[in-house]
Amino acid sequence: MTDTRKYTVEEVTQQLGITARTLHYYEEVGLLPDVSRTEGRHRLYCESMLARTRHILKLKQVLGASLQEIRDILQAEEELDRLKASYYEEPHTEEERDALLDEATRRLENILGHIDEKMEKLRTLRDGFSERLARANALKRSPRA
Amino acid sequence: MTDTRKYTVEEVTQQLGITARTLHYYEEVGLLPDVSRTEGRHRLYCESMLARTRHILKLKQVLGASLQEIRDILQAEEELDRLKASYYEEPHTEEERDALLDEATRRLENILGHIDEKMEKLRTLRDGFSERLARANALKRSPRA
DNA sequence: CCAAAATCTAACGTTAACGTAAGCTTCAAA
DNA sequence: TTTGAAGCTTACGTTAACGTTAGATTTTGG
Repeated sequence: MTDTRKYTVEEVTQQLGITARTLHYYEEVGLLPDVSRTEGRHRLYCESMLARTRHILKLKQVLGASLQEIRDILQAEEELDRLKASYYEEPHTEEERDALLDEATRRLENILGHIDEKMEKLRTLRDGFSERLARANALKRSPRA
Repeated sequence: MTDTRKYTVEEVTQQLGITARTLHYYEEVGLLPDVSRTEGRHRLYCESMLARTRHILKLKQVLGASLQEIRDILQAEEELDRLKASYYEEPHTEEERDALLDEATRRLENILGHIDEKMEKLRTLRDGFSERLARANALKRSPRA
């Protein structure tokens, strides 16, 4: 059952390029709940925990999101996961399921909207620098007055 | 000559959605040097100062850059501007001009590289969320087991 | 000219996201 | 079994990027 490989703190910090303090802190603020432990209370990270941490780091670096915002995003994702897991298993009325699905997709669309906004702004920013570079190169290629 | 319109602190904060403290701080750390003043030492922002501040805010919000990094970027841009302004006016040897141009374009390319990296990461992040949304919508459209 | 509103400088406060140090415990290899 | 490396918890320290008074000065509308 639980034969998924486990990683020690040092292995995780090596693989992800972060410090132990960061891992502890993420756990402290609720970004990494339920990290398993050895008998002597040393942490052991499973694959999914590693993936979750990677996801957090990506959200942070790429979106520039705060840990609070990241928690919200992770919550939305989990809500969707739980919903999908229980979709055919637990008893729901049509209305309940529709409402849950709507809420989940609404959040996902919200996140996607933020990302798209950010990409658009990045594009215009890029264009500005690209234009400057083009003009600099034009100067290079017309070497005399 | 100097008939370009000037803006008071409050006008700037209104237009840009930032506080006076932020303006002062940016000046303090060298992001907004040479802000003109009235006789009584009250600040007056000209158009180019406004544009510069907008640029700073964009770099911050979109790139997620620190003020330190932003200062580096602005410096690179200014260097390029100065170079272009003096390109035909001041006396330079071929080597000097080439070296300056090379350095400036190198920095611009460096910035562009960072932006491209960021856009690529954003794209993959977006794809992930997009896929999740698609699966949620698929659930919606297949309402029964 | 005068009172209210806007600005100034200077200085201390705040928050997020960790860093760092201390003292103790656990793990692993010889 | 020992012992040095790795981990644990607790708690105080740090840095960036402003926020927030406070008290004096300036500007401006009436």
